[in-house]
Amino acid sequence: MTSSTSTSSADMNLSVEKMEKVAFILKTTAHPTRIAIVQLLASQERLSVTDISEKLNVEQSLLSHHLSGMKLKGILSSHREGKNIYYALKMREVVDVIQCLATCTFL
Amino acid sequence: MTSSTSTSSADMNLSVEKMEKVAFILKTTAHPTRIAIVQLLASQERLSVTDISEKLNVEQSLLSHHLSGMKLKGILSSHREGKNIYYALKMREVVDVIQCLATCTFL
DNA sequence: TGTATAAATGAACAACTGTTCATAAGTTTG
DNA sequence: CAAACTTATGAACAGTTGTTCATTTATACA
Repeated sequence: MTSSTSTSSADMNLSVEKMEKVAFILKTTAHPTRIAIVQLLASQERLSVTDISEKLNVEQSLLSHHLSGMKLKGILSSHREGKNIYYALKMREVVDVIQCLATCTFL
Repeated sequence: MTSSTSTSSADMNLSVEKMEKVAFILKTTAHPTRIAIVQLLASQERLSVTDISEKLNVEQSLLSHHLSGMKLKGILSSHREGKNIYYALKMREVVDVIQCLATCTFL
């Protein structure tokens, strides 16, 4: 029972807990490159580092840092397949957030 | 022409421009205290610094830094009324973003 | 004018972030 | 095994963020 003042429709209530989860997602995603990564992986299911590097035109090392950071935070997962390592979305919420924002007309 | 693979409904495409605007909003808001501020001001229209300070239990100076930062970035506005200074939301998009996130069931 | 109250400001600092560069580690193939 | 390729890692560093503390500015009011 996480609060709930029950304000009819469109109830705008984030518990502290929710608030922190949101903040976490936002913070770890709020970066052009990382948003782009999420977008790519939202439509591709899995991509190798070089794939992403080429599509996004981001240098290998830098990209790798972003990817492993996002993996560490539980947003992405990865598995090796031969020479390549494929990344995929793990925390689906992130897509929903970006999705939500993408469809916002006000931007 | 910013790509566009035309993925039927719920097309998930942020232009670089949009992406940066989203990142901006997210970054400047992704902090528990600031999210809380947005929430408060979404339901109260305007509040003095002490009001906010008490409701959120955040020390004056720190809060002031947050507030003026948010004002500087165009998210809030403020005006004096006697001894007090009242803050209000200026960039309504931010509310929508938080709103959107608040209603997300997945959190 | 002096005191109290409200809020802003600025210095200082630790912590975190983004980036680059050089290097290492795992994998495939000849 | 060596060479080529793919990705990770770690040091270094600049820039940003969050926070605290002390001080200042602005207003009200006795």
